Amino acid sequence: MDYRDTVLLPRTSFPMRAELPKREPVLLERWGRDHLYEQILQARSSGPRFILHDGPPFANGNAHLGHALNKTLKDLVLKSRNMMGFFAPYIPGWDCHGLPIEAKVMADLPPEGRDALTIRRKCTAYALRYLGIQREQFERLGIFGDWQRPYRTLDPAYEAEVLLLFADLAEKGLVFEGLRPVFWSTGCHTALAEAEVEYLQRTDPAIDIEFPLLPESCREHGLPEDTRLLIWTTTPWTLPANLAVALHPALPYALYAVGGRHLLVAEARAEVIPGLERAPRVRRFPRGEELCGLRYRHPLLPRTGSVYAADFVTEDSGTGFVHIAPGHGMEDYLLGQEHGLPPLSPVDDDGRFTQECGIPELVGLTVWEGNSRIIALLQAEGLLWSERAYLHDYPHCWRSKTPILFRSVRQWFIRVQSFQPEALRLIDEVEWIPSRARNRIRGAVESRRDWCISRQRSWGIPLPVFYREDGSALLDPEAIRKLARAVARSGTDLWYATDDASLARELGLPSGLRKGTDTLDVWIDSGCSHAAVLAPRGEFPADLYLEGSDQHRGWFQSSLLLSVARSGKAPYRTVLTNGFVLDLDGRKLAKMAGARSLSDFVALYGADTLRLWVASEDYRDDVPFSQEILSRISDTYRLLRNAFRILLANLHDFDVSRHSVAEERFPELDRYMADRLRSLIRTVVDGYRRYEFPTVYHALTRFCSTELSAFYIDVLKDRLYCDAADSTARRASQTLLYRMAESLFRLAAPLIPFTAEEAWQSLGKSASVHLELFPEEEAPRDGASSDRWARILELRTGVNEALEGSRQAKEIGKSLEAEVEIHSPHFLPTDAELLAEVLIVSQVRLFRDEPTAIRVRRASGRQCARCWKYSEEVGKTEPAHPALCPRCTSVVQARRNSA
RNA sequence: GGGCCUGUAGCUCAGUUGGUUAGAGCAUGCGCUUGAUAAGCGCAGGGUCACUGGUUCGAGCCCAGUCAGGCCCA
Repeated sequence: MDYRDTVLLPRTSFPMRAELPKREPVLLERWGRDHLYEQILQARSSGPRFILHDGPPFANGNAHLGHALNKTLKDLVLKSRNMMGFFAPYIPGWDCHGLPIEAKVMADLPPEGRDALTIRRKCTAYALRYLGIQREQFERLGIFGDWQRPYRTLDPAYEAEVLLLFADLAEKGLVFEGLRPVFWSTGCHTALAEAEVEYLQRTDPAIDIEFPLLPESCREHGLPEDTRLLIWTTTPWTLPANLAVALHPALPYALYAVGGRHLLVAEARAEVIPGLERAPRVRRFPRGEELCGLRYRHPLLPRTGSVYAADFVTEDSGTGFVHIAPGHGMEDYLLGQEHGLPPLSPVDDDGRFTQECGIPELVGLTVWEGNSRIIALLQAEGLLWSERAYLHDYPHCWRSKTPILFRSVRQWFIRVQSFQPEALRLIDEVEWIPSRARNRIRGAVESRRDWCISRQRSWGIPLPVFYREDGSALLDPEAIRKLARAVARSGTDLWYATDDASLARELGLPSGLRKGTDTLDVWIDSGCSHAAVLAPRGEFPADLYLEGSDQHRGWFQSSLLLSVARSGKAPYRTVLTNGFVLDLDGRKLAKMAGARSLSDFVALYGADTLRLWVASEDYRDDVPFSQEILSRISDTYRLLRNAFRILLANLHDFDVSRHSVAEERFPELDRYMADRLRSLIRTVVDGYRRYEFPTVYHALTRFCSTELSAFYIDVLKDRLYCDAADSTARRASQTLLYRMAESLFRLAAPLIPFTAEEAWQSLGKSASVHLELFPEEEAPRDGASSDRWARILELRTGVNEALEGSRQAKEIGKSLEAEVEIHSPHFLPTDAELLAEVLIVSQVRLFRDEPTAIRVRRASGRQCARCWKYSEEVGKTEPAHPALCPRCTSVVQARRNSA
């Protein structure tokens, strides 16, 4: 007789195969239709606030894995905070102005159509187009937020706030115009900020040059009249702008006789300078300061210069003498300021020499062409000591990839030094996670010089300055505020669309002014987001900023500096950083070349898989990504899904309201497992609280695989399938399984929002799982039982080993074919039934003695045709069921009676 | 070149104030099951804790250096 129909097998419509790429969009649509995000906020409106302020990505290009990492982390934080009861809104933002976009637009624009308003119109369209693309890609990840009303740095209201903040800085005298070296991009025709520069390898000529000293200067210092300074440079093109030479005052220098003349170099360098290794040392100068004041003749130009002391000279490279061109380097500039030297910079916007360079044959050449010409000239003068190719990291424009020139031009700056101490103090009041981030930001702020904020571009917020006829600048805070009010209504196009006279009149300024044409550095735009987004919403300062570690020098810093400059407050309480996405070899994923688009991975694996990847990684360090990793994550996803599924499947005939059993009436096993669940809840919620998502991930997977699937469910099968449907033990187990499902689905909801929702609905819930709170954290109820269960589980491991031995010896197949004999001081004869159940064997014979031993033999008696356990009692209860054990006999009979 | 970091099984992560044979999940191999079945269960193999030296009775943990990698800076 076949008893299969009398067994209560698991049943569910929750499919084993996820088909996430198909299923997720359906859920997204439903969430959108139900306005789930708004519902969530409403449900939490009376809860404590948790404000995570979104750092705006550039509205440029497709979303990539780096975005996915950062945005998903933010969503993990917000979803989990929400489920802890916080009111945690998410206003996504986009950085819309700036060179990256303008450069793209310019490439497609004919030269004749390049007026500012046209460029800006095209840029607006471009930014909005990519904003739309990225928005779709982010939303697809299951990230909840106000996607219909994001903040955009090109919104008039946003631009107005930036101008208002700028007006405050101007009023405080923190904004000034100066002529000083800046990073100049010849490719993009603009000055750049530090953050817009990237270092690439490049080969330049490294040359040693002889600077002849003036004979009278030699005599004054008691040097031979044929003495020359040896200087080293990798930028020969800066020589026409040379105005001085620097040495280190405390380093030893020496004079060497070589080739019928004398050379001065740092003593430590003499042995490594080619051709000087064996030159006889004529005289030693223990401290370089003795040589200060020496005067030399410029190697190419009819002028002289002096030797000065400078601490930045090192003996690690070069000759110990550094050629100083105040117009072409920051350190050079500062030294020049000290000694009254002007920032001579005879190079134009294209990087070509101007008349000012004083060497007619160079004029019109680019500096790179100039390099070889200058070397040839030096050679002709007999002043070139050596030349070789030199490979080094050199700053490049991040957009045009052209090498940067340090060049002096009139630019606008923010006087960072004025509020730097305050910024450093506030850094200590902010919580930085991981803590090393504090060092990073402190280093960035400490080394920060004046902030060059003017850009010679059109796509941005105009730098609101006017120039008088004599060329002097007018920066009027009140006029800027008036401008801001107008901009709030019609946007910054106003600045470009209005002629000088009308604009000045409208702003209450005198006539005869000419408006400036520069725009503000985009780091000002994004750095003002606390003023433009947080403050108007009453959310300043934010609880959390969460960005990639490169933002220490970027947004974390620009936001801090602007907030401190204006209000003396840090814009954030806590800053969390994530690392970069690396490939399997630990190398960075090429952003422009190799990185496949995020959408490809989503289309292949689904958002939940990708999110699980994010959660599994220790994001504080760099985060590895590879096909294998994603494949392992898919395995884990399936594990979780199957665990969810078996929970649901074993609840097919369970009605919480009718069948629940109070925990006090639970069998011992289930009381133990209830505590295990409580322990899981505490671990997971605490992990979320501390932003430690790998802990959450591992705790959930470990629970589902080891405790649930391999242990509890496996043990429960006999009870769930074979006991009477309404038996207390069975209903108790189902009560706990239901509680586990309710808990697990909620705990997993931030990680895998789609799957958790699907499972939640399958559990019979009508509202979204994302409207729920996390299960409550509770202490374990039965501490005493944990020792006992540790022993039981230890015993189980031993028994499994023994069973495996018998299996290999072909004595048994499944464990129910076994009888286990246990010798142990830890168990009583009354434990035999519990142990048989937990060990999933047919019989247990207990001997309370030592030494501890386990023996396995084939179970005695016959196998019950229904529950597959072996027993001497099979067939002895009821003649009508000769193949059944007593338990199954009664269950089957009861079924027949009720049917 | 400088600053801040990272380097534990094939993959992702744990490893408490330095203290017994270094753990987990997944993957792999071999079995079992066929009443979670494109699933489930069991067992097993797999690590000179990047490398080298040092401190210590004892180091994955402390120190120094080397190598590799990342971010930032020059």
